[in-house]
Amino acid sequence: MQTILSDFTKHLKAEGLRLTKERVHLLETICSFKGHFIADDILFAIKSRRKSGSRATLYRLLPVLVKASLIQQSLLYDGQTKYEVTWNKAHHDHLICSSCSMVIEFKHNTIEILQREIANKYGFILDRHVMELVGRCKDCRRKNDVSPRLC
Amino acid sequence: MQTILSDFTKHLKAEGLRLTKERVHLLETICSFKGHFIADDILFAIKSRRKSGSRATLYRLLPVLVKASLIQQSLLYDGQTKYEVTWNKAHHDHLICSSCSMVIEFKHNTIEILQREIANKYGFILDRHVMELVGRCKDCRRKNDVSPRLC
DNA sequence: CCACTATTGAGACGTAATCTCAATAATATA
DNA sequence: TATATTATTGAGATTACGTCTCAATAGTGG
Ligand SMILES: [Zn+2]
Ligand SMILES: [Zn+2]
Ligand SMILES: [Zn+2]
Ligand SMILES: [Zn+2]
Repeated sequence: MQTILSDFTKHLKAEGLRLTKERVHLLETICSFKGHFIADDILFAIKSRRKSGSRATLYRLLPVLVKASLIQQSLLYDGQTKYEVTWNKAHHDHLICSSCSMVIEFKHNTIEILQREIANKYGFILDRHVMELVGRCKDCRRKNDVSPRLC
Repeated sequence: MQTILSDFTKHLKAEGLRLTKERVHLLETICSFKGHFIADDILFAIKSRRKSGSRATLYRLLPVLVKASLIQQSLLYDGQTKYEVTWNKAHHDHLICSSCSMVIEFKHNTIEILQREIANKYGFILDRHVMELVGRCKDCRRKNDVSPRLC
């Protein structure tokens, strides 16, 4: 049976890296999050749990997990480095409300295909892509429409 | 006749901001760049030209220029904040080689339309989007294919 | 020209991320 | 198992990038 830990272990072996308890603690903490998170969320959580794992170790681990395709960077639109777990999860892109920060995950096969076509047209092999749609959701638009009347 | 400076002046007026020589120097420096640039490129160039304009003034100006649609943030995929001039330039997205950092600008109307459709479907009004395709170009693939033989 | 107010810039500050290096722990080998 | 080898850890220093402070300066409108 495949678990994120077994895949992680496999990846470490393949890369000549060691399976340490700090790395396991950090990965477990990361897996405890529901959606998107920042590095500091992990640091804070690992301290709460009184598990070993430091800032240096975390920042060394993050690119390893990305390379292993267990996590990825997401929501780059506002300059903050956010992550999400991608292990065993289908690819998706994001629609974000710039006012209330609500995030909607969506999948659009046609766009995925067109993106690959564009890459091919220019002689590229596509490895990944960032697609983030930024706008205002219905609720936030309503609120903004109202506020002028209040002033 | 419309120039970037006249549009800039207009925007400042509209926002109740003043046209200062530092802002003009910084904008001129920004316009001297061909493609994508980072804040430090501007700072370095303005020092070389021995024009007035400081770090604080630059970082205060950048969001103003973004709001005026004279520049925009681009190439977020690697975490660095890069800008490009958008004044008098059609919208485009980016295809990037992760190996040699070559950037190709492309325009794909169908995707633009589909993106708006997705936003509408979820009740959003789309303000902007980030779409960056990351892969490896033909040349870099060739180089990588060869290197194992050299070792 | 004056009065008013926005702007500037040197440097302090904040925050995210990386680096250093001695101590420690994981692994391979005997 | 014991030992040698080498990767890893973590506290704290350091860097990179960006923001803030505030006294001096400079636009602006009247
Ligand atoms: Zn996608
Ligand atoms: Zn997501
Ligand atoms: Zn586009
Ligand atoms: Zn561009």
